[in-house]
Amino acid sequence: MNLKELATKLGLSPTTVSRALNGYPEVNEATRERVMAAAKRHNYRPNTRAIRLATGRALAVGHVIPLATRHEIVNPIFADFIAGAGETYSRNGYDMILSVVPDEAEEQAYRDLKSRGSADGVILHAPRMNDPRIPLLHEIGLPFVVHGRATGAELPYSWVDVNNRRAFQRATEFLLDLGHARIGLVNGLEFMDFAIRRRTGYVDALAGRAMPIDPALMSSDEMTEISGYRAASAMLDAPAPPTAFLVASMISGMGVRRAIEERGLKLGRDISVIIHDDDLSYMKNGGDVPIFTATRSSVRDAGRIAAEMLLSLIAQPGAGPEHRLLEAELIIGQSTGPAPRSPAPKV
Amino acid sequence: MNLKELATKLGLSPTTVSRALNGYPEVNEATRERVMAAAKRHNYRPNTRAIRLATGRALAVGHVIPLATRHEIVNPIFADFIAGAGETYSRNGYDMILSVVPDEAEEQAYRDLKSRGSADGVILHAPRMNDPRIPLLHEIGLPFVVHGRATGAELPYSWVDVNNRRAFQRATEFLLDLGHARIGLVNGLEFMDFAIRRRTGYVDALAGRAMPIDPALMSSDEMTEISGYRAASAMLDAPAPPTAFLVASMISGMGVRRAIEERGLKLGRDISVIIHDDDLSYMKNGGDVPIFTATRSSVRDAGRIAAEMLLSLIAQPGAGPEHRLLEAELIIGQSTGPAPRSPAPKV
DNA sequence: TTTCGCATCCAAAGCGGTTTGAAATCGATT
DNA sequence: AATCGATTTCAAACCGCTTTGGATGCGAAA
Repeated sequence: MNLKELATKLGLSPTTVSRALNGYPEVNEATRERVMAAAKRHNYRPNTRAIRLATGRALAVGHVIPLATRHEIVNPIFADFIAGAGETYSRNGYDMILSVVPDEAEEQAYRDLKSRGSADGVILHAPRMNDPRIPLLHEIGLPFVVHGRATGAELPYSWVDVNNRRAFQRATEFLLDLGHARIGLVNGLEFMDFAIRRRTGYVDALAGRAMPIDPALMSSDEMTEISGYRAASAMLDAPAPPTAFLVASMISGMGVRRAIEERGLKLGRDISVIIHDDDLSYMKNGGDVPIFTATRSSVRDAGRIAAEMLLSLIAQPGAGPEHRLLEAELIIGQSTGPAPRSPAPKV
Repeated sequence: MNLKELATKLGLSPTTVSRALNGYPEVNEATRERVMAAAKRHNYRPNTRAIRLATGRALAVGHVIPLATRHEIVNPIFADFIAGAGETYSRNGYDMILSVVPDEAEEQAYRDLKSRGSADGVILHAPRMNDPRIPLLHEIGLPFVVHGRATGAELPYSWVDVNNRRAFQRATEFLLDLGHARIGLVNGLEFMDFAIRRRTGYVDALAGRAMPIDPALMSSDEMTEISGYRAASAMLDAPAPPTAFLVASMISGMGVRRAIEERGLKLGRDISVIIHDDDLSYMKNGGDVPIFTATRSSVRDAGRIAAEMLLSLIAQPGAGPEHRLLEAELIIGQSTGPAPRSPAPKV
């Protein structure tokens, strides 16, 4: 059942039917109702392909996911972000298209999205410092919203981000207040912007209290269980081990905990841990009392917000860039406690 | 730059240019080369919207993700599957469209995908017993491939699945061989088909050795860290605790481990654990020696295979359903060992 | 020389909607 | 009765590609 058939059946022109369905004013209310009723009765759905061609809009938003060497992005955090964004898209009649491409094809993927007309805009994931994709998207002329920020970018752009610096600064200060003097940082990859900001927060907090900053207590790697385990193990086995850890994610946190417990130490008593908690649905940080003390900010919400921002950007191409800085909550859980009197026992 | 402009520039008709670019035989080789060269030079990309309308194909594959109450599906396993499938799609010039919809809108989502013409086929995720979506998709006439199987489905369908029954049977037998007599099952939700099969494998193995089957040792819940923790905690605190666990996923496995270590027990010595390992990229089960003994099968590969199957199904609509049963490897790691002489000490 | 078949190329008709420009209707105004 | 403006409807062009059904030109066969 298409527009033309429906129009014939109603004894109307396609023009009028189209207008009736799309709420244009120049159609008699009685006619409109007749059309609406017939459309419903015959279960008419306009063909998206035709709409897209006729209007020149894609009615779709793209997410490009580079793969291969750098698979960092296909992670659980990304999945939750997508879930949040996807919700917003389907509520607004937009499709979400995911482009999973090899690393080196990322630029071409964005160009194709534009030139082949399959997306009206994109969300930029995992921004790095001086991210080249920002000038690229400007050049291409594809509206976009960045999830995170890209320090060093000269051109203006819209973004949604968590205040990573402040979150980690607060977390560090919280540990310092508990008397911890040696705090290990188990960070994400530090070419990622958010990781840089987190380290800044950590460093700032230490500097603010005139505490020494020890490179041996700062590690940076992918946010996997294994990486967390390795980083924590190395620091715990070093001559002057930390009494607390600041960890980039729930997942690396699991690895850190494994390293701690494997050494016969008790979490929250011998060693304190604060993680950043993206509030992932299948990886909830505890029920009544959270497992981990954490800086929490829902990445799914961030997805929703970024999607809304992008849709409004697409609707009003003239509008200037928007920004949204989300603050993380500091959630107190079971994994932190006062610093032990003597350094944690070595095994 | 569109077809018509390119044709004018070349002094050819759009027909010929189109044919030249699409490899049709009725065009002079010299002309074809001239066209190809011009296309490249002017950086011509055919407009996908127009192709879709003209050919009646969507050049896209849909994945419907029900949300809300049942958020089980937006999980890390799903993310890796998507990554695998997405790779295949973009290699073949297909788009992947993700439809994140409220639970109750799932049926409509499939209908819309078809009637509005936005997808040529879909992948069906997380099949349940007698899954109603299988007859639905048959009725709609949308080609599909199921990731997993749906016991009880009467209509034929294509699927890609892991031999879950055999994997869990082997794992159980492995534990029995080590002398474990009480093995706890920490399963996924048992309205999901894969979870049913896994339980069957577990039960079959016990029955095969004439071992008692104790309902107190069988739990079923979402595959989250918390659920794993709770299930294992409950069993460990019961009067006759298990000496080994069989666990549905890496993530629940982390929770199980937490429960074990929290009780001062040592993994692989006091309590043995085997998990099912989907070989997730950011949750690798160890380096040289895996953390967990596991039944391993890459869900990303499954995604690739399912996508290929679907694309060939779309290409040859006549072809009968295809099936692909993947076998899981049994990987020996550090989490299993002989059953302790006496039951594990209670705390 | 005419005819035929083949290799090339093209005009035009879709695909299923939207949108422009104009026509038809009708009550109100002159 | 003629004019006017507002309301309502429609025919046709258009979006950018594919594809059908010819044209055209040319060498080989008759």
